[in-house]
Amino acid sequence: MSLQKPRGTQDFLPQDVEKWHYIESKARDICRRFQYNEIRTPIFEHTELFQRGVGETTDIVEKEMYTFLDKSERSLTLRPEGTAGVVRAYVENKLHGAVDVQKLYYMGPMFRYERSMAGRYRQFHQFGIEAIGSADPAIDAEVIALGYLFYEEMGLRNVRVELNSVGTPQCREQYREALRQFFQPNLDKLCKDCQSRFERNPMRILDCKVDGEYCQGAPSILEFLDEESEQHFLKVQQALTAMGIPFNINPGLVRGLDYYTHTAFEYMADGIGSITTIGGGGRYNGLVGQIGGQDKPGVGLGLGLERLLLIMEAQQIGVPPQNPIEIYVVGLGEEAEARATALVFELRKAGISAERDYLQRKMKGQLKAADRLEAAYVAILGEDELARGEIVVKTMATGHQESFALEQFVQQMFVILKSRSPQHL
RNA sequence: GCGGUCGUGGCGAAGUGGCUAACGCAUCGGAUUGUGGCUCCGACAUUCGAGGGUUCAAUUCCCUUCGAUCGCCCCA
Repeated sequence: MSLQKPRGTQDFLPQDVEKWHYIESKARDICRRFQYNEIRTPIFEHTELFQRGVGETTDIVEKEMYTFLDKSERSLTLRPEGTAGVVRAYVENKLHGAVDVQKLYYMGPMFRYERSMAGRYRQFHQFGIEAIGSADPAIDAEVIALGYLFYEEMGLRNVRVELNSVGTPQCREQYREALRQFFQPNLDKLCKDCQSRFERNPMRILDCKVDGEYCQGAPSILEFLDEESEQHFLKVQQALTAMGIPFNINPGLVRGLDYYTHTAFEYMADGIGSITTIGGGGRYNGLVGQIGGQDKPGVGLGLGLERLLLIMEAQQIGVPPQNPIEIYVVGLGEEAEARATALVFELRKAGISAERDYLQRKMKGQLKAADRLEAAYVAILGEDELARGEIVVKTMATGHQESFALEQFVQQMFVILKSRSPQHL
């Protein structure tokens, strides 16, 4: 095969898209209840937006961006995450002028040039929310709660919330320095990776699976929080507790984007190789100012939908069928088939999902197809029925069948289908 | 970016330096002239990811390349 999809991309076939529709409708519904409204921003932005927003020294900006020049030599980049674009749109469209906190959500593809593996793609999809305009810890908790409830309503089991505060940039700098001092004496005993983390991002050493023993007694970020950060963190915890959202304080939690302040959190789930993080987020006071607006505090989250799908599969969580066939019309013989074409169209006009055979199969084959496609009813139209001005309707689940007058068929099917429980409609 | 494993029909999966490339599922046809799910019978890969090389002969050996997957790194 000479033409293949680019590495790290996926084709979503109809049975996959069915799952996507389901997830998306659940996401939209939860946003409706939490009063978040959808925003759609461009798939590509000026490269500078991400450099400034996500941070020059992050892995994302340093080596994972899909950056290209357009025909006018502008440097553009396919968005690697959702927040920067939303914040840019917030600033550019002066949404700060609105009466209330802006509560926004988005869903769509993101792009990062990385080695692909299970649950990690170069084009992947996120559902995210952003609340801009309030520094109230209650809204941090609301954001965390929305994500938690979303996973819960999707049927996921054993989702954990890991929570941390990374304080202000000043707290963090002091903390990094303290960590370097702590690890300095054992620096040559740390694993190769951690030695490189030492300069770049000493907070990550705490995550290391190899050097656990050297982390004993390491200072915690929480000791370096200033009074205000500490209060904020406490109130987030209180709000979560009040809502009954379980969480686990993890002082080692560090996120991969530079813009986080105070609250940082991740959702974790088991069962997909080495990947356990399925979503995360945090507060980003200062980002709006950095993008060029009047400074406004914000908080948000991003959930990886491929990873959600992976966990759903691992936990065998099914998706209700999205487009079942209500009536399959079997036409036998030339005249009946011509009539079947018209009947199917009439049914469809009446709002019924109807299908027929297009492969010239015999009766048996058509019924088999109807069975496989899980049609609720089959309508059989042959020479005999045609001569009598009738059509036979068979209920597939029971095998029961009866004759209807051809003239009243569509009307009667409409009534029958309407009287059934909504899940079959 | 580094290291390991892998790539055979729609799907799953055996296999061998040479004779028609097992088998299972699915599909199609028949047994059952117009009635699905069960059973039985039959059909279904000039071809083994792509390109090149070695050879009388390659799906099998070698090289390159593309892709998948696992671990590291990092993350969603």
